[in-house]
Amino acid sequence: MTKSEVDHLEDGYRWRKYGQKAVKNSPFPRSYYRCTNTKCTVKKRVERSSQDSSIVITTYEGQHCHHTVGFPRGGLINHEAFTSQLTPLPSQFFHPSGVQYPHELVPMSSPAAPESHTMPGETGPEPIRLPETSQPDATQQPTDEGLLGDIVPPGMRSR
DNA sequence: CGCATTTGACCAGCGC
DNA sequence: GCGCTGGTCAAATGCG
Repeated sequence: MTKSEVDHLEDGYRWRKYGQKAVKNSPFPRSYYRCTNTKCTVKKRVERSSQDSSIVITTYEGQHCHHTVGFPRGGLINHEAFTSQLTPLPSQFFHPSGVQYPHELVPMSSPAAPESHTMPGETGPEPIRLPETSQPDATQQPTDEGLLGDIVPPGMRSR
């Protein structure tokens, strides 16, 4: 979950919107995104909290098989450093400790449901959790709550 | 010209 | 069996 005013969260990947539907739980439509990388079948659902319109709930499905591309498609990983560490995505979806706003904001299922992030059959029996070494925390600043904290998914921060 | 977004239609699964 | 909801596809359109 991320607190942001915009839907298109720049999390380092390139997303292509392929659908949008209005859901009953929320008066706001839910958007469906897919990673533009052909080798990457990661999907993402973005819906807005019905309680607080400034909060978007991003649900990732799958894991990226490429590094966070700072460049658009076409120029795949050129740095050997990237190819040496495929599947860098921590994939710690909606980590309870990653939430940075008050509670009781989630109307649906309990917000503290750490079990729901374990994709059954998607990632296999082994939980995919990379150490924070994959992300050089050079951008991690104590003041990232203001701007960076809004666009950086909890998985990339893990704290 | 190429790519991303938009939007309606279509399909599958589930509940009643 | 029918209706509803959620998810995906594909054509059209706009923008860079």
